[in-house]
Amino acid sequence: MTDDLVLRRQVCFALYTASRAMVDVYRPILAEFGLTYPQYLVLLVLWEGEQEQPPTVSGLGARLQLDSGTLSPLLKRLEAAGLVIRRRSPADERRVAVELTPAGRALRGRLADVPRQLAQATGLSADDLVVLRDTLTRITSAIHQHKEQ
Amino acid sequence: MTDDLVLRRQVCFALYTASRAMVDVYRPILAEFGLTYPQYLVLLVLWEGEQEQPPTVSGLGARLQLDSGTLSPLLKRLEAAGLVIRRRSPADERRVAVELTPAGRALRGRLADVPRQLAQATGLSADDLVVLRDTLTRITSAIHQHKEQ
DNA sequence: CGCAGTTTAGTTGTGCACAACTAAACTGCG
DNA sequence: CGCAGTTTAGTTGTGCACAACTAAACTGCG
Repeated sequence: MTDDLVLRRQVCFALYTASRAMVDVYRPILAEFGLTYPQYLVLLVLWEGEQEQPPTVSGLGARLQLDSGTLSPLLKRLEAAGLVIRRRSPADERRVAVELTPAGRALRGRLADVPRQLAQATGLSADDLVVLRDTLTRITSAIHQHKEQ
Repeated sequence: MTDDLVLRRQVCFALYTASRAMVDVYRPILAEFGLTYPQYLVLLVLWEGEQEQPPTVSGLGARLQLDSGTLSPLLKRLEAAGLVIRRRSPADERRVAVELTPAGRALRGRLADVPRQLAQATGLSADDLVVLRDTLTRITSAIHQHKEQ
């Protein structure tokens, strides 16, 4: 009869707090470039897919697990900052392709050192970080499967 | 020369996504009681400290890593829902003690099964969850130490 | 004892996150 | 071919999170 309703026992609380602590480390680094963490994630996807067709809003949403209610205003801010362009697809007017501007492309090199800075802040080894990442990824997909039923 | 600016390599993205997926599991469960996840966390702290003096707003903030800008409106909503009472300390008028109402206390029993439901949704064993929780807690405190310097 | 400095809770403004909804564009079945 | 149903991006409203700030209360040093 142990009591599970105790804060320090809760994995979820550890997850929620660790996630916010991580974003706290990003905040001052990204603020120098006028970015928030979710905006940085959008740029990561765009940098990664540079040789392919530019993704649509829903394509970005699928990668980042975010819906248009979050992405639409975020993308407007990235566009206002001159980092991306949103363009209605001529073939299908419902779709909006999101492309990098030269300024958006140029940011990639300037942010290349960010992952190293973050890894250092966690105090974990590269191996530990890989294990952690894979455990978290496993949880996330288990939860998504759980929701199917 | 591997490229760290790739989404699936990022521990931080795994953390951010897992945290939101967890809250997604909580949402429908807590919604039956009119609660959000951060409100539930406040109640966990209050249930845990029932025999002690009721915590102040800043005391809650220290436990949950949240500031008054987040807690003040959240506590007003919990008070409006009849689950807590906020009371200025007579000894020090700056402090506001947060106490459970009988309705707030009664909720504890009705939510006793929530941690088990959550653990099941993750698809991890109890042992894996303990390891994960401890890794996350270690990261969070490493980050906090990192910020001191 | 008085007041400079600190502590405390709360407010204001910005940016997610997400539920619920809307409008426009598209698809494919009868 | 037409239209019911679907897909897509965007809007509206609520609730965090947090930076920057405010006002009131308190503390302790000179």
